[in-house]
Amino acid sequence: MPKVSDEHREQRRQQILDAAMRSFASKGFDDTVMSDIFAEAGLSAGAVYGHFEGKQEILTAVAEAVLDGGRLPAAPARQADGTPTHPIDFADGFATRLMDHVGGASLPLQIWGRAAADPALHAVFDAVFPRIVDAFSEQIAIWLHETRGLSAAQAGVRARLLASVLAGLLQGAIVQLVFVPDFDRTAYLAESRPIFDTIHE
Amino acid sequence: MPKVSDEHREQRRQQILDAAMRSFASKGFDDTVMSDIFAEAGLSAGAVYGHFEGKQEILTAVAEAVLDGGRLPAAPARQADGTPTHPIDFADGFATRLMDHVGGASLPLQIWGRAAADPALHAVFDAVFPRIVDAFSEQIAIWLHETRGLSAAQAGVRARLLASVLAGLLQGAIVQLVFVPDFDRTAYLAESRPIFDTIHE
DNA sequence: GTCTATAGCCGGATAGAC
DNA sequence: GTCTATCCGGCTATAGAC
Repeated sequence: MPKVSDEHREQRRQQILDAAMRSFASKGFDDTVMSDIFAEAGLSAGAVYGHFEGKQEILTAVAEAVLDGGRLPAAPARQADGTPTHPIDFADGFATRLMDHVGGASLPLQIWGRAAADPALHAVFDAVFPRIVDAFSEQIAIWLHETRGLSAAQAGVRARLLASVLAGLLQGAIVQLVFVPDFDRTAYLAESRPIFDTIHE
Repeated sequence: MPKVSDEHREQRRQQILDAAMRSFASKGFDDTVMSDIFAEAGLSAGAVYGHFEGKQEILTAVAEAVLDGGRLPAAPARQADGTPTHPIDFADGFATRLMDHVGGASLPLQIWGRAAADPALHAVFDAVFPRIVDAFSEQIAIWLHETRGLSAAQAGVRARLLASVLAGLLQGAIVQLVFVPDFDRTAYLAESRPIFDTIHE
């Protein structure tokens, strides 16, 4: 098993994807021409085409890297004192890690837009998004159960709905991060807390 | 002043924009080629280029039509009994009209994505979005003042923040409308009501 | 103003040497 | 595996007749 060779191959692939990500983020996908990627990666046409079939495959791979919940924290998350992390904080942390990973909010937004009319990207979204919502849902259920006194069953049902809202809040934040220069994510999320904090029983 | 001629000219422009909107919505902007628009509009190349400089200008005009808050209800809106419409209902009505107007959520999402890396579209967004947020903010301020008892000054400050959150909720709903087949906008918005309904003083 | 036909370019992908 | 040089297809935009 040629382990070193495979590692190098993987590194080269990553080098190309990183270059493509930077170019897509700054110029957009279809204003990025292959030679932009060659230049950004410091490689030639032949080298790139040795690792990817073409531009579309590069985009698909970038979309997987961008949308991937790989950095998704495993729910349930707890604080130092053992109480479950508040769902808003859980989501906020996820957003922070995601945006650090992909260099801001622009790329996710661009990919959503293309995915709306591109079946290959749509499939990537479909594969990734449910995992994010499930993680949110699980965290919310535990938080509702342990801090708000809901039964496990009640908490589970309610958590599904709330997870969609929480994801939506984050999606809205991403849109506004791209377009509103002085957008304040912390204040935005703080105003949303009553969605969770006023639940009781 | 050749009024009839201008009217016909305007109609033809609209005919081209409608054709482009349909094609963009189903195939996406850059998989739409000019001949798609010719065919969809039932016109020839020459006819279209007599009304628009090129593809980019058509996209910009479509973006204006799609993002335009022209169908924005004038705030403050009131119900039959004179009480201000709840901000959530106000926003829900806006979303309904917008999506009727542009044939769903796909086109807004695609345009946001392109606008993230296209200065011309970014400018269109910047021109339109503040008007939407301002209308939300005004409606929220009046609702807070009249139904929750806040002073006009308190309500005004709080409303700005809440308007951003309300817009974000709608943006998240648009994302999920495109990607989640059985997304339930009504339930989603219903869960968000505590953001407003628990405010007091 | 609108049509048909076409020009001209540009970008994605490949061929073949190393 | 990677490079350079090049091809080919397809797209936008225009020319010129009506």
